[in-house]
This record gives sequence, structure tokens and C-alpha cells, in this order.
Amino acid sequence: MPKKPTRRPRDAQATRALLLDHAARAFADKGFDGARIDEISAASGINKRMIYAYFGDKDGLYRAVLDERLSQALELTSVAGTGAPRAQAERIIGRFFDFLADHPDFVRLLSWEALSGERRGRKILLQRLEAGLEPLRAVLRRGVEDGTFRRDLDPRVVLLGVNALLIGYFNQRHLVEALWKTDLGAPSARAALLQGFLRLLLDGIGA
Amino acid sequence: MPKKPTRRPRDAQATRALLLDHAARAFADKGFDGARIDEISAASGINKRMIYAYFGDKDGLYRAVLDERLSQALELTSVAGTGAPRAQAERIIGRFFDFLADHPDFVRLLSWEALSGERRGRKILLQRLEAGLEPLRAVLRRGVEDGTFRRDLDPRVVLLGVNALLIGYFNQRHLVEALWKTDLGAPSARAALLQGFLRLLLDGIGA
Amino acid sequence: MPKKPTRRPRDAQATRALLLDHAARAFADKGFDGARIDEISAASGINKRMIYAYFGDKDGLYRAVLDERLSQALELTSVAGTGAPRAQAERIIGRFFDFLADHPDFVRLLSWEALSGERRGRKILLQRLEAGLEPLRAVLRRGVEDGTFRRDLDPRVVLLGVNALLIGYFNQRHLVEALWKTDLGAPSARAALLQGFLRLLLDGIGA
Amino acid sequence: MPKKPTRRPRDAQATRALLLDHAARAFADKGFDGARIDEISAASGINKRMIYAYFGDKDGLYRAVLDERLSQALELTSVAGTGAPRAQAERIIGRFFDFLADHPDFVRLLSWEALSGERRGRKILLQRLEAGLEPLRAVLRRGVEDGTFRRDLDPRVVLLGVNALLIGYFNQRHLVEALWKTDLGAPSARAALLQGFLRLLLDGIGA
DNA sequence: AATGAATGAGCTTTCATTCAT
DNA sequence: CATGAATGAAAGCTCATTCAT
Repeated sequence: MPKKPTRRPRDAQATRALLLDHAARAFADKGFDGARIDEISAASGINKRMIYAYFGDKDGLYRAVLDERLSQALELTSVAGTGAPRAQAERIIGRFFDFLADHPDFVRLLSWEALSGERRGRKILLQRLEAGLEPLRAVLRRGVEDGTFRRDLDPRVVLLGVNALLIGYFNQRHLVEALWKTDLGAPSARAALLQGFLRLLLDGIGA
Repeated sequence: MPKKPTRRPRDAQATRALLLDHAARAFADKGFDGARIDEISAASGINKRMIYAYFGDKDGLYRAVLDERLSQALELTSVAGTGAPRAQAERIIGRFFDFLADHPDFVRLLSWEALSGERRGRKILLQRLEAGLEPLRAVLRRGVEDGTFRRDLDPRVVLLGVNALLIGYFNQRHLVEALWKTDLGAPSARAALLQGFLRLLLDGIGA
Repeated sequence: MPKKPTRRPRDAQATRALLLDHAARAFADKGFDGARIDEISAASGINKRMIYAYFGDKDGLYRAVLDERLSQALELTSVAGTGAPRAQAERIIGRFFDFLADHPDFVRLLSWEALSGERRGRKILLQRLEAGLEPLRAVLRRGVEDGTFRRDLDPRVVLLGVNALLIGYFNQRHLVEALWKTDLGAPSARAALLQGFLRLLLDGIGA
Repeated sequence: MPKKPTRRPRDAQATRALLLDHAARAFADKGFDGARIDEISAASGINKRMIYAYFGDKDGLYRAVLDERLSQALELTSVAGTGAPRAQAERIIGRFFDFLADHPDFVRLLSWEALSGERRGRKILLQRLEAGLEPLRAVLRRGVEDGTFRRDLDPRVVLLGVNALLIGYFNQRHLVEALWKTDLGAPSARAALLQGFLRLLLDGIGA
């Protein structure tokens, strides 16, 4: 008789990663308070106990998810580019746009954290996010110096604007699609949208 | 025999309003899952049972809070203005800015709802919000027609931008203040910030 | 049709007392770590939740039990007597003996606490116990002065001895009975035992 | 390929002894229910699995600890002495006193067991303990016969008294020290205390 | 022989909700 | 109307124990 197929990975790294993955999904989906340890455990097929072995408690798991996703984000979005300020700014923002488009969980995670984080003293978030946009800040400064951009431009406001606009959009993407009655996932629509954002951010609305 | 020390509140309406108020604070603070019926009852000094009498259940209370706050918002921000498109756009956005600055609970409520809402089928939100910016849409259209604004301007993108930028900012206001090391509540700083937002939204970053 | 006989006391004081009672039994029986909240709740027929409402947590319940039982003990054993030191000492010790004999749970509670208490910083115990024997201390001092007792008598050692002997005995009563093959609960045996203890404590073993 | 970093301890006996040692400390410290297999394993640096290999389960480990410590105690306290009954009694009790003073873990182990033991059917304890004091019993009997001790002396009560007093004291030693505000570990204080105990046990309190 | 990952049962605690007064 | 005691379901977390390597 074949024994029960007790599938036990016995690979700590893999188990950890699997848990982290399902936890990310759960936290992104329902937030910290809404996510359920039991569900994460069941979904990943890994015993609940392991979560506590690896991450201490629910909060530890949450923190681990946040850290991991955040450093992944910073890594994938970091660009060191050359060229004219305007073109470079477009490239950086475009890169950020693409990353967010491809990582909806990350966007939601970020948004939950922004709302609930203060109470827990985990303000690292926006800081690191803006740090991730440091290259953009440099480009803006350079652009102001060489006259490409407005003299009175406040880079901080621009950074805030980029973050708010892009994250705000991707956060509500499905809702926006419903409102606009378009599928914004298709490559062409996506490109057009990015153009719209860039025009707004870079040129404003004036003629 | 001493009589029962039953203390009757003034009337049902007042009780309801009081509950709604404390519930709003709680939901704004910790979100739907994080808020506690017990805490709302304790904070408002009104018996838990009343919440169920008036609102049915936690979800009903939440919905009531949302409805009440949303209609209040629409009422307070509706502007029917005349004048040049540019000036009028500034006025509308400024009004929205002021409202959000003065109603931080509303901003948070909105954001929580945006994150958790889909599961509960309360998508009314952004819809009504954009409806509230309908005047701005009209102004934009007019401005495009008379050549004040860009030909290829997509009003929807602008509306999204206004919403995202302002709500995104006020949502993280304390964090942004910490990052920038300024108190953005003072009238002058507040006015300057609004100008910065308007410049970005209306003129972009170009020279 | 008669409804289910959901017996709900709805009497906070009674409920509290009932819980305290069953908790005392459980803690006395198995100690803090061995006692089970579920069992206490089931045995008393009161919902688990109430324990947390009244006592906060398991530790709070334990503390409440200890406090209540201890003050009861101090109350019941306090004697203000007159007469010759020797006779008075006998009466005080006899009273203590009787109390312990009649409250086996108290004895065990005390012993568990003595063992596990240090870690929790609840050393109040022996202190209060010796405080309860304060009258005996006074009698000893008086007896030393008037020559009834030894000059070099150390009252503290006697107090310790009384405590240790009596509590030590009642703690192991069943075991002692098995060893000695007698029933020490019967009135006559009990009186004889007390006499034995008094002789040992007061007269020692010498001829 | 690097080899597996398996570190083999010297031998099975040493491993067993090490485990027993740390287990004794843990059980003495927190009792059976309070002790943690994980902690014992971690403290001794020996894999948890070994505990199960050597002792079967937690209960087996506990029993092993108890047996080992108990036989060690009996061995170390056995005295075969000669001389006058009174002097000999003092020597036996003194020996017991010294042993308990030097083995605080043993004292606590004994006390935990006395409390929780019945349920587990390990009553051997006090039996063996009194057996250990068999020599004292013989001396007492001899003393009664030759008129050194009281006619009506009940040796069993004395044995109980010696046990209760000494174990009761060493069990609460730190607490007693705090109450009396003395360090009872210093040789002189220790000797004085023993004298006090002996006087109480042998001479009582009378003048 | 030895390791460390994995497990299931069961523990304490919390929560929205209801009932008796 | 109003109260606060009471409840069941389920949450987070812990433990002794076993399995695969």
C-alpha cells in the first residue's frame, strides 16, 4: 500500500518563501486586520505553526512581507539613466508605472500600510518609496538648472504628485475601468494612459 | 426602594448622531476590520444594544457612516461658478482642497473604503466623488473649446489626477510633514502648498 | 412549547463568585499551568467570555482567587485572646490547624503559589501569612518576657516552624494517612494529631 | 561539495546526563506543566529528538529526573552513626539540613512532585524520603527506651516535623531571607539557623 | 546517532451579537 | 427605550511530538 502523500517540502527557504507569497496576497487583499492566519496557512498548504516558527507572530509575518516586497520594488525600479532631463524623467516615471501595473499586490500592500501604519510606527514606507524616486529628484534638479524645467519647481511636490497619481490610479484601476468603460490592461490602452499621465505631470493642462 | 437609575438621553435623533460620529472616528482611524463595536459604544457612552437597534449590525453602521459623510461632502463642495476657465478651475480645486484639509476623517474613510470596498459591493464611492467634480469636468471641456487648455486634454485623466493628488496628499499629510520637516497646517504653508499643486496640475513642470 | 432552559444567572456578583469558586478548585488541583480556562468555564456552566470580562485574563483570575482566599483565611484565623502564654499559643495554633484542616484547597493554593510565585513577583504570600500569625508572635514575646518560654527563643523560627509543619502536613495529608495507615479525618484522631504537633512545637522531644 | 556539519557528542551517556541535568533545572524551576521540552533542548544544546529517543516522552524524562535525583539524595544522606541518641539525632538532622541547603533543585523538585504527584501515581516519594530518615527513627526509638526522650514521643510526628520544617524552609529560603532581612547562606548564619531548628525540634519552646 | 522541519490538537483570548430585565 | 450580562464562533498562538534526511 502506498502511504499517504504527506507532501512536506522540508526546505526551509522554500517554505518561507511560499508562506511569504500567500501572506502577501492575503494582506494585499484584505489588509492586516482582515487577513487570517488560518487562511494563509491553508492556502499555502503549510502548517500554521511554521508561520510562528519563521516570523514570530502575525505582525512579524506582515513586516516580513512588507520588507521583502519593498526591497524587491526598489531593486526593480532603480534606473541610472542618461540623456536629456525631460526624456529621462519620462523614462523613470514610465518604469515606475510599469512596475506598479505589473505588481498590483504591491500597490495595495502599500496603501493598506499607509492607512494603518501610523499606529504601528512603521513609517519607513513613504520614506523608502521617495528614496526609490531619488533618481527622479536628481533629474528634476538638473532640469531646473539647465532651464528645461520651471525655475520655481518644487521637486518634492512633483515626487508627491507622481506617487499619488500612479499609486492612486493603480489602486482603483478596476473601478476606473468600470467608470471609463475601457480595458486599460491592453498594451495600447496602457501606453496611451501613461502618455496621458506624463502629459499631465510634465505639461499640465495649459495650451 | 430606590428607583432604577435609568438615564434617558434627550432623543433618538441625538443618540443616532452621536453614535454615527464616534463610529466615523473609529472607522476612519482603524478601518472596518480594525474598529470595535465595544469601543464605539464605550466612547460614545451609548449602550451597545442601541447600535444594533439603529443600524442592524456592524456593516449597517459602517454604511450609514459612509452615506452620511459622503452626502455631507457633496453638499459642501458643490460650486456653481462663472468666470474664465482657468480661474474657475483653480477655484473648484481650491475648494476641494479646503474641504479635504478640514475633514481628515473623511479622507481616511474614503481610502479605507477604496481598499476594502469591492468585496462589499459599495462601489458608489468614486462614482459619487467624480460626480462631485462634475463642475470641474464642465470647466475643462469649456476651456478646451475656447483654447485655454490643450486640445488633446483628457478631462478624465485630469479628474483622476486631482482626486489622486489631493486625497493621496491628505491621506499621508502627517508623514509628508515629517518628511519635509514643515508644519503644513499653518495658513501660509497651506496656501503655498495649494499653489504648488495647482501649478503642477495646471502648468506641469515645463519652463 | 417550552423554550430551552437557558439558565442565565444575570447576577454579576453570583456569576463572579461561582467562577471564583471553580477557579479556586482548578488552581488548587492542578496549579496555574495545569488549570484550564475551558474546564473552569465548563465546570461552572458559565461562558468562557465572562472570565475575561470579570478578570481580564488567566493571570487576573488566578490573582483574584488568591486574594479572595487569602483574605478569607486571615479573617477566619484572627484571634485576640487572653490568658497564659502557653495556653494562648496552643489556642492560636489550634485555630490555624483547624482552618487548614477545613480548607484543603487553600493549603494547596498556597503551596503552588509558593513554588511558582517567585517568577511572577507575587511574594505577598508568606508575608501576609506570617502577618496572620502576628498574634502568635506577640504571645511568644510575652512568654519569653515572663519566663514561660526559653530566653534564647527566636520567634521567627517558631513562626516558620508552625507554618512549615502545619502546611507541610496538610499538603501531604492523604499521603501521610497512607503511610501511617490511619484515617486522620476522624475527630479523635485529629485531636490526637494536633496534640502531637503541639507537644513537638512547644516541648520538643526531650524527656 | 561541503560535508554535512554533523557534530557528534562524545557519547550517549554524556548526552543523557546533560539532558537530565537541564531537565532537572527546568522541572525544578517551573514544574512539570511549566517546563518546556524546547527550552530543555535548547539549553542543553541537544536536539529535541534525543529526548524522545532516550526518555520516550516528557513524562518519561520527568520520571528519570526524579529517580536519579532521589537515589542520589538517599545515597548522600545515609548515615550510620553511633553515640548518644541526642547527639546522633542532631548529626542526622544536620546532615539532612546540609544536603537540602546544597541541593535547592532537589527541594523544589520534591515540592512540585508532592503537589502534582498524586494524579500521576508517583507516590513513592515521601515513602522513600522517610525511608531515608529510617536511621533517625531508630535513634528516636532508642532514645525513648533509654529515657533520653519523652515517653509519649511519636517518632512519626517527629519525622514528619523534620521533613516539613526543613523542606518548608529551604523551599522558601529566598523569601524568608527577604522577610528576615538576613543572608542565610553565609556559614555562620547557616550554622545558627540549624541550631535554632534543632532547639525547636529537640527542646521545643519551653524554658 | 543526530538534526531541524513539520504537524495536529488544544490552549488562551477576542469579537460581534443577543437576551433578560 | 435602555441596560449590561451572556453567548458561540472563531481568532491568534503554543505545545509535545514525529518524520525525512
